[in-house]
Amino acid sequence: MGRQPCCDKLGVKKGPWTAEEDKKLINFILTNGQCCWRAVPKLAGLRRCGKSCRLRWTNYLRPDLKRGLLTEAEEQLVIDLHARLGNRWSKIAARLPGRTDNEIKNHWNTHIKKKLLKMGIDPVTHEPFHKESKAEQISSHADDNLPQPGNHQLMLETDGANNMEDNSSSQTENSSSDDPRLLESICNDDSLLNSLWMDEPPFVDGTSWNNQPPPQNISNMSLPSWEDNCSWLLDCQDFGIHDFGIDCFSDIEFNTLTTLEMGESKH
DNA sequence: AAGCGGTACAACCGCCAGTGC
DNA sequence: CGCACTGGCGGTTGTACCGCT
Repeated sequence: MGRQPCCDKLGVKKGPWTAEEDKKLINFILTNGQCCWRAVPKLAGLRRCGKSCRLRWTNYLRPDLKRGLLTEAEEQLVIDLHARLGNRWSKIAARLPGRTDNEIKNHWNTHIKKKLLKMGIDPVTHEPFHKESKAEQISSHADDNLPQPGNHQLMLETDGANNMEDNSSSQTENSSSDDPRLLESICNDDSLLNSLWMDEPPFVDGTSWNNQPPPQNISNMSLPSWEDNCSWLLDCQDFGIHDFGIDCFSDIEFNTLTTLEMGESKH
């Protein structure tokens, strides 16, 4: 028996989302929370695959997302985490609040990869190309201990930034970060990085969107746990998207609206 | 102004792990 | 235990945009 497709292929729209579809999806999530994605398109009146809805929400519509390019500090954090974790983008994204795995993956492929190559560093091994022969030796020793961050010391020096392991002052120097204190705390948190490496659930992320259990029952979802982290949803729970006034939004929510407006103006 | 190539990023696809029956 | 189903992940593709000629 073949695997059932995630959605009926017939009548399912593909391609870029319209502002109207975005509004429908946002309205539905605001009203009902995140539950069974398979049912979302039908209930929300969308001719989309549930998977597509989930992707659209998590990668673009989520109100806690930051927009725009990664800051220098975020970029360094990505490099450092990538040295430890490899292409585990979701793990990396979990350490960058407001960033998605897709966004980081894209940024890695379009920006960081080239940057490292330009610097003569292999983006896969994080070793300088001319040292690659030595890399194996080093890595065999590294196995004895907790994973060390490749040779990002060299990368960071080359890049004019500082080492994550020794960044008690460096992060404050990096004024390009949106929230240097947050990044600093993440970078300094060895146990956090260790837990990442060990593939354990990161304790600081217990309330993040990625780990939210869906509301068990829409009818009695008085305070789904995932809303603890998104108080704005509580404010908006009883309203449709059209009922929102700009002033009830924080910057983040405003970004979502702005995105929608921009999208709408395009179409 | 048009054509072209490069870049950035949203979206899709296929696969896998977890879970419930 | 095996199957069906869902959600999540990583890789890849499509396309809009931008700068250059």
